[in-house]
Amino acid sequence: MPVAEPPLYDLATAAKNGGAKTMIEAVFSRLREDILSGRHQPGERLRVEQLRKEFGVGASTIREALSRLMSESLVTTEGQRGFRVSAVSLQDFRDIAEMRKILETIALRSSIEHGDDDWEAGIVAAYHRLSKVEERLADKPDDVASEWGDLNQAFHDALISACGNRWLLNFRKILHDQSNRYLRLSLVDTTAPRNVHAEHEAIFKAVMARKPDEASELVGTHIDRTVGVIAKQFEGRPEAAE
Amino acid sequence: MPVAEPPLYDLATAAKNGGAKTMIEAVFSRLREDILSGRHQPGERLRVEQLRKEFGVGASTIREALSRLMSESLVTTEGQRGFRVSAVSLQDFRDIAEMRKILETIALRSSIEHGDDDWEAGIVAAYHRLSKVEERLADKPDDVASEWGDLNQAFHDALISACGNRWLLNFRKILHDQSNRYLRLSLVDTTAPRNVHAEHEAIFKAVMARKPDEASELVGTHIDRTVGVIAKQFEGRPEAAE
DNA sequence: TTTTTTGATAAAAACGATATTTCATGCTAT
DNA sequence: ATAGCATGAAATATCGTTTTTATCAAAAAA
Repeated sequence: MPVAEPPLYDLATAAKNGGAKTMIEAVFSRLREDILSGRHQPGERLRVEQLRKEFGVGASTIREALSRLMSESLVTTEGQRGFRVSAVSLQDFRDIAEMRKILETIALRSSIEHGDDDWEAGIVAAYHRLSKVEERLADKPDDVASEWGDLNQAFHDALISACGNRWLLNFRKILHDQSNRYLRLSLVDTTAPRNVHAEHEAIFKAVMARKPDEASELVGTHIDRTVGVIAKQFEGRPEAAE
Repeated sequence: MPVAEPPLYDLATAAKNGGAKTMIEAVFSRLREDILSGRHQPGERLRVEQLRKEFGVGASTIREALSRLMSESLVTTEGQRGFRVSAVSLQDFRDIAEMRKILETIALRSSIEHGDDDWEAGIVAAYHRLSKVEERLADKPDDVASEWGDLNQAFHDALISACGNRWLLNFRKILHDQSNRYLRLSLVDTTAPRNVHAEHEAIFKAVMARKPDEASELVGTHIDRTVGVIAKQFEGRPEAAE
């Protein structure tokens, strides 16, 4: 009996560690991260046969994982032409940012209106953790960058966690991830701006003071700022192909 | 050579007629319609083996079609426990309606702002067709109900067709289909209210006069009305299970 | 040259079979 | 009587192969 080709890494154990119950979910998560991180470039073809060997799983497992990634518009497919990573464009990012402003604002207003003591406590805790890391950020930027990313996300999640509308939260999450993909593709150092902590502090105070207009305004400008950064990246790069 | 089990209907030819390029797309479309129409009840298990025989295709084809239906939240899955039709609840419908009001309003405002002559022409045409059918609707309701549904959708699509934000349009479409599922499940006769034509006329006029506030208000109340209808349906039916 | 046709190759889609897991049923021990 | 365990049937998830389709390049025709 010939020995099977060794897969590039052990997906089965990685799956259990990641909390995935099935191989499909494990492949899904892994591919998702690879696309969001830019390891798979926009527009790149995702060949089932190739991925099959890479992960050491069957073809239909790969296909099903790719199909599920279509939910978040991270993967597209057309007729008999296989799968590709979703393309990017400046216009697309503008649309994403526009939608984010709308949804993030509404979610925040809803949370401010309905949030209870637990909600406030969660924000305080998340803000505290984030602040601690941001203190260290000035000294050793590369060291805590990854940690900052997680805590930053946790803070923003905490802000809107009292919004009960699941559809709103779902759409917001999709857009948030998409936006992050653009930032990571553009190698934007999201921690670079000096005023990042000041912004968080301002948002934090406005929310705790239950001032919806002020908080919305701050979040809106926060999102607007990213558009300018990405727009610069796209200048001088007319089109991207496979 | 034994003759294969005859499938319940010829999917391959139905696929080509429906414009589907692959079996997966054909199964996808068919299942989608079956769920939206209520032929598959909320919460119902969708057994792969059963569907496989019904459609006369392979198991992975079914699985992939089901996976893609997760994009629109029409199907859910939970590790090793198969697929089921998404459950329904009054709260879910309220969330959907709330989101629809927001997105529909924004899309309409954007269209009114950016719409050109072609956009106006499209609305006029769609409105005209819809009006013609609504005249006949009073006499022979059952006869033209299906046609009215299509034209009604076409009219509302035309209204927002000048909104360039693809994400907005995508989310709106998902919510619109979800909303329709609730209405169809509740056996609501969407053509019943006498004032349906009057509403459309009012929206039409407000849009053509480029009055965004007025048009948004009208669309908002149009959506609000459905919530009342669905809420009645849910009263007296505590929970639904498999 | 430019356009068509043809053939070869690579990839995607679809299938059928196998291995695992879940769930329900009935049995046993306390 | 009931909680817990064992057992088997049903259904899921997964795999490797077969069939179909698209792509590309070279040859033939215009």
